[in-house]
Order: sequence, then C-alpha cells, then structure tokens
Amino acid sequence: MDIRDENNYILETVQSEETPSTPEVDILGQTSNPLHLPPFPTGTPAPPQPASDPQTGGFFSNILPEPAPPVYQQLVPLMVSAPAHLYSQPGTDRQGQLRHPECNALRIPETMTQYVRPAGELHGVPFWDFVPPPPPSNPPLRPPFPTGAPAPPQSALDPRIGGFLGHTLLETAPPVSQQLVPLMVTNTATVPAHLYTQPGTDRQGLLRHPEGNVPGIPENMRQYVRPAGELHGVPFWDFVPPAPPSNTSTTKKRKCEAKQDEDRLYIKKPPNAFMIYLKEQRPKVTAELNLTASAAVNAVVGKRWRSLSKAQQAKYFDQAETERCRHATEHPDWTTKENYGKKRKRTRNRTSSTASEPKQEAQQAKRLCVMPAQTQPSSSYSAAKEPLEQPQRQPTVTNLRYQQSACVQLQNTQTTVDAPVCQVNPVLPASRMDFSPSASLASSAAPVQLQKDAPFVSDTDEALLSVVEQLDPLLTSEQSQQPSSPLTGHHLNQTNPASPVYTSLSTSFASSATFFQDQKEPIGFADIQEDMWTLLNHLPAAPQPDTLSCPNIPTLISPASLENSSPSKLLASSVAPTECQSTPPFFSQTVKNMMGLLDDLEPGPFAQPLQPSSPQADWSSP
DNA sequence: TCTCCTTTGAAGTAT
DNA sequence: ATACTTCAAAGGAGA
Repeated sequence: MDIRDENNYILETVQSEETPSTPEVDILGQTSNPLHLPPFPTGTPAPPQPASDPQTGGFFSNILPEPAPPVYQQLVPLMVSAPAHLYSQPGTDRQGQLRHPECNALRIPETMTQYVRPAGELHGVPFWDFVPPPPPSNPPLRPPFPTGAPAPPQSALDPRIGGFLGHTLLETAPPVSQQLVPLMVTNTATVPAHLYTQPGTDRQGLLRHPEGNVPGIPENMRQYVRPAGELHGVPFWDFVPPAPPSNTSTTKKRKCEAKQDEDRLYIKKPPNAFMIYLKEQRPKVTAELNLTASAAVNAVVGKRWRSLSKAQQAKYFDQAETERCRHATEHPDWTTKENYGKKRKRTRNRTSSTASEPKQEAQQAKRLCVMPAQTQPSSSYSAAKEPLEQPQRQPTVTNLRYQQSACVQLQNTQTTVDAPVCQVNPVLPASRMDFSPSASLASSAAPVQLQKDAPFVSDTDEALLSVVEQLDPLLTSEQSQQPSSPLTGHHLNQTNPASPVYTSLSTSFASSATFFQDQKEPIGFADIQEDMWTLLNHLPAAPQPDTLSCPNIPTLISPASLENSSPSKLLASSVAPTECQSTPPFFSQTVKNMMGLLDDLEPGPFAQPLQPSSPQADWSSP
C-alpha cells in the first residue's frame, strides 16, 4: 500500500470516528510531516492548529502517526521530539496535567505509551518519539491519534535568527550568562547540527562529522558551548556562560568583567537615513568643493539633505530600514543602550568645562529659535514670539551676543533659497513642508513662526557656515538650476528678503521645479500643485506676460485666455490637475512659468515686512 | 593619542 | 509626554 492509501486510511479514520480529546499529550503535538520544515521550538507556543485545516483535512495530530519518519533516518528528529514541559514552568501547568515532580515532564498516559518511545534526554529531560503506526492494511487496533494536541512550535526559520539555527546562533548569539530559562536556551540554542542538512551535504560549507553529520564546533567557539544531551545519538549543545573568574574577589571580578567588556565585539549602531546619504554624498562633495574638513562637508551634505524632497529621502529611509532589519537579524539581542557611554568623553569634557560654556550655549541655542534683532523691530520680539513657541532661554547678555552676531551674518550672507543660518521668518525647506492646503495657508498667513531648527549660531559657526555657503555653489545651483529662473536668492532678496511668502515660494517652487525635473514619478504632485495655487491665489495682480511658454499645451493658453487673468487663473486654466499628474514635465514647465510670473511681480505687499501680530494677513488685498 | 567639529535620525535616558 | 543625550561616519585640526 502506498502513501496515498495510508493517507486515505488515516483521513477516513479521522472522519469516521469521534476522536477523544486528550489534552495530556502536550509533547505529542509535533507534526511529523516531513514535507514541512522542522518546527524547532523557540519557547513561544503557537496557537493550536484548527481542526479543519484544509491542508491536513483534520486536526494536525490526527495524521501524525502516518508520516512519522523512521527514527533511524534521523532526518527530522525534532519534529517528533519535544520536551514535555516545553510550555510550562516547573510547578505550573496551564493545562492542568499531571507532571513528573522532578523534571516537570508530562506523565505519559498508559493509553499513549504505545505511540511513543524514548528518543533521548536533554538536560535530563526525556524526549519521546512517535512510534510509526501499524500497517494501514490492518484494522485499526489502536484508537486514532488523539486530538487536542498543541500546534507545532515555531519554525526554526525564525526571521530573527535566520536559516541554519545552530550555525547562526553559534556565530551571533552571545553567551548565555544564566540558566534562568533553561528551556529558552535549549529551545533556541540547542539544536541538532544536521537539522537542515542531509548527510553528506552542507549548505554552509561547514566541516562536519563524517558519521553524525554534525558541523565541527570551531575551536574559538568551544568555550561557548557544552553538551546538552543526545537525541537519537546526535549530540546537542547549549550555549554556556563565560567561565567565572577563578578569583571571586570583587576587584578582580570587576577587572575581569571590564576585560570581557573590552574584548567583547563592539557592535555599532546601524546607520540612519542621513548617515547613508552622508556616506554616499561625502566623496562627491569633497571632490566638487575640494573640501577636506569633514565638518564642513557634513554641513554641506546636511543642507543638501534638507533640500531633498520626501520622495527623494524615502530611498535612504528605506535603506536605513533595511540596514536596521539586517542589524537586528545579525544581533537580535543588541540595543543601542549597549553603546552608551562608549563615546561619552566628548560630552563629559564639554559639560565639565566652564571655558566651553559659550560654545555649549551656542550649540544649545542652535536648536532653538532665533528672532533676529536687526531685521525685526525689537519691540516686536515679544509680540512675535508670544503666540508661538517660547525659546528655552531668554536672550540674556551672554547669548545675546550670538543672537546679534547671527543677525549680522544674515545681512552679509548671500541668501540662498535654502533656509539661511538665521532668518527673519524661518521657513522649512520644501522637503519638510507640509503641502496640504491648510498648511500652505497657515504658512503663508502666519509666516512668522518660530522654528525649533532655526539655528542660533556662534561666531565660529557663522564663519564655518558662511564659508560653507560660499563653497557650495552646487547647492545653490541645484536649487535654482535654471538660468532663466528668477528664483534665485539674490532676486528674491531684491524683492523682499524678509518676505515669508517669497521664502516659502522660492523654497517650494525651486525645490518643486528641481524635483520635477529630476523626478520620474509624479510623487506628491497634487499636493505641491495645490500649494502653489493656493499661494498664487493670494498674490496681487501682476503685469500680464506677453506670452506664456507652455509648449506642451498650446491649445490651453490662448491670447484670449490671458485677458483678465491673474497668474493664478492662468495657471489654473492652463494646468489641469489630472493632466499634470500624469505628465510631470508639463508641470515642471508650469513651474517655470510661475517663476516668470513671480519675477514680474511688483513688490506689492511684500514691500512691508509682515507684521507678526497679524498672522491672518490677507495677501489678496494689498 | 585623543578629542572636537558637524550634520540628521534613531533610540535611550531623564524629568 | 516631552526634553535632552548619545551614537552612527569621516578626517582634519588642535590640545
């Protein structure tokens, strides 16, 4: 009789007979289906398999006796071997089952002894194997395999651990320093070395015992393992805690621990998105700007990072997430906490030194908001900040110096479309902007907004950043690459450098234009478009351009359509959202046109600095 | 030789 | 919950 007949026999038996529920067979719920990966236990019990599993045709364990492999094959020993107390702590029993008082093992009921036979011992705990069922041709002398057995434990292909459990653990798992959870150790770190390999094969290319097909434990790893027992004659290992120091005196113990701490492999943090970007951009910036100082290079890269769109940054966030997952897989127990204090000298020195206090304050202040004194009436300081976030430090005499110097720098610094070091109305770069209509209105209507990231720079910071700005023509060109584009910082400053709308427009327009020139996908187009329309609808009437270059849609813009048309109407009429959404290059052209319109605009309301006390300024009425 | 500088983001600690 | 701190990379500069 072939296997198909055997399966039919078992299924028929399951369907025809009401199988008794025997919850005592905790250990017997292991699937022995050789087609499945061996469900090596990891200590976390999986929910029971539903009895109506379409794949198995019934409760899993009901067909267990059928595919149980002969023990001598040793192919999947763990599929049928499990510690009886797998899911219970000594002295407890969630299932209310009888247990051996010493080893906490399940007592095998008399009626079940015919199904199992000893397989070996691990840590003195007996393991059992299923006994192959009788030939199906005979009438069922024994009752069908009882239901109610638990589902198989988790697969050994735990994504946190990886493929070959024993191999991976030996390489990456830290020594287990205590045996408080022996079964956890056993379940995760004790594994038959040949679990996933056939005799004579080795996916990992490990040396193996010619008979037991066991990978040789590397010499430098022997200190971390010790024999745990044998199943079917196959040795199992446990990770062991590092050998305790021979001298137990506290001092020597600490020294030993310190030594071990030093010797322990230092696992670095996985890089975040910016670090990946930094690593990628650093050589480019170094070459382009002929910079050698890493600090300056990093500052440039930081600016470029902020100028990226969310979509462009997403690539690096994805990479960072991948790195993070890989890191977690390789070092499942590692946390960033382990590296704390390893590089703390710098901060310790800094905080302990009074001489560096101004710099500390400058560093601290860089995280805070700045309200420039010279470009903003002093009386408006409180008014400006009142409804907004309060700086963490009042402008005392000490830090006022930095505040003022920062403002001097504002005038001397060639303003780019990026957020300057210190600006009247800090505006987020386009990449950080919320392009929702509400946010757009809010940003344009209440532009005087204290921004946490607005730096509060020191003299040296200023000097460095000033140099950086001068040394980074690429950034400026990147953000206003088009020679025809009027949206250069210089031009905007001529119009009104303090205009928040212009800053916002320049930032968002330039970034949008650059973005859409490079972007192959219309990511976020609708939002940006909406934002631009919102802003344009609040612009004053402007001299009409003679022509509107829009080669992609010549029929949409006729001379007639230009009559009595505001820029917003022009754009609204010329740019159909759905059309643009599918044709980003067209939108890019539109952005250019919008820039042209902006260029031709009179200063209008921007001639007067926006009063911070009137956040709901009506831009449509000059 | 060691620390700082400089950036952003993630994660930890402190309040 | 929020603010603050530390670390990840890099290499020159300065103590």
